[in-house]
Amino acid sequence: MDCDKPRSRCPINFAVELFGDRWTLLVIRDLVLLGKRRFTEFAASDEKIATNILSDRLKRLAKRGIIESRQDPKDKRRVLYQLTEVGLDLIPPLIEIAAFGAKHDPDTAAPAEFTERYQNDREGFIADVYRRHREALKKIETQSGVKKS
Amino acid sequence: MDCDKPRSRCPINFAVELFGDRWTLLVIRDLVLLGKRRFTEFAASDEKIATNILSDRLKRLAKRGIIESRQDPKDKRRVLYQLTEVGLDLIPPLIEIAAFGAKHDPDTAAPAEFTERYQNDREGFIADVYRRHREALKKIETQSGVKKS
DNA sequence: ATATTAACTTGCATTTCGCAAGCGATAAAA
DNA sequence: TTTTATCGCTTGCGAAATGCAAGTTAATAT
Repeated sequence: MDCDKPRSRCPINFAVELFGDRWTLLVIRDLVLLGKRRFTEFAASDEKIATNILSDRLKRLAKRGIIESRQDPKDKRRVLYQLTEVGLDLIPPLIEIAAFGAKHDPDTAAPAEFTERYQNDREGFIADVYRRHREALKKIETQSGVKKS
Repeated sequence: MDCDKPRSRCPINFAVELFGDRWTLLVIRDLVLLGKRRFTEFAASDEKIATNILSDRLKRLAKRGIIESRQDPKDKRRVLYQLTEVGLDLIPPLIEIAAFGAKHDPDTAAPAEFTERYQNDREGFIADVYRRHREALKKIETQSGVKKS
């Protein structure tokens, strides 16, 4: 999707070259807000990403250190994906983006509780999302026999 | 770049269908953070957008109510672009995205003052960016002979 | 042993992108 | 007033990305 040499050193361009396409941010969403971890879960999202594109995006995100993957110890066919520490820093932008969409799409499917929580307690809301993922991360790291692919 | 029927009503998908490409967010950046107003100014940015793509993105953003355009009263060749009230709501996501890029690009060109201001006084910083654009908006609306195209 | 599931690849048609060139209207220079 | 330059585009076309369907391999369920 993009070449290796950045077009500029602008921080916004850096982000655009990371998730400036029609799918990457939806994968991040699935990880952060919908708790998805597996290929077929991402593929089953409403937007219906093609499996070749999904495969490509997961590879790109892994190569750039946003996510990492490992084999599911309970089913060796399965691969589990999760955000890295760097990937967790996409949470604040993601929440702001969601808030924009929820505010301006007249037919948004965003739950009212999301909008409310964002408006009344943005900091706490973001902190909660972080916390949830950080705990999932720890739980996994302390498991035995986990190998990153 | 995208069709008229949304793939889903997810608020993040709404945003992706608005600026999920390699250029749109850079145009917004130019408007919000670099104070650009004209076609040739956007075209002169570091990333070197092609003029046909720029033309397309400006039309799309206008059609979706993010920006509006008018003729420059001082030079009839020129077209001036600016954010609408809806477009102003892209400022918080944009700042968070910039903060992510500034934090994770080891060779970022983001000025230290930006990162500092963001870390020490995010709210005030964002409020300033808003204020600046709101004033520019008012100044223009009170001018005579301004026609939206 | 057989069928099913998971995570991908592969092939190929369609769409979008990106570069270069051109164009009509306006404005500046000679 | 003729010429030249600028502005905001549009057009043509090759290259790259996307999207759909089908196939593949390894592991698990029946």
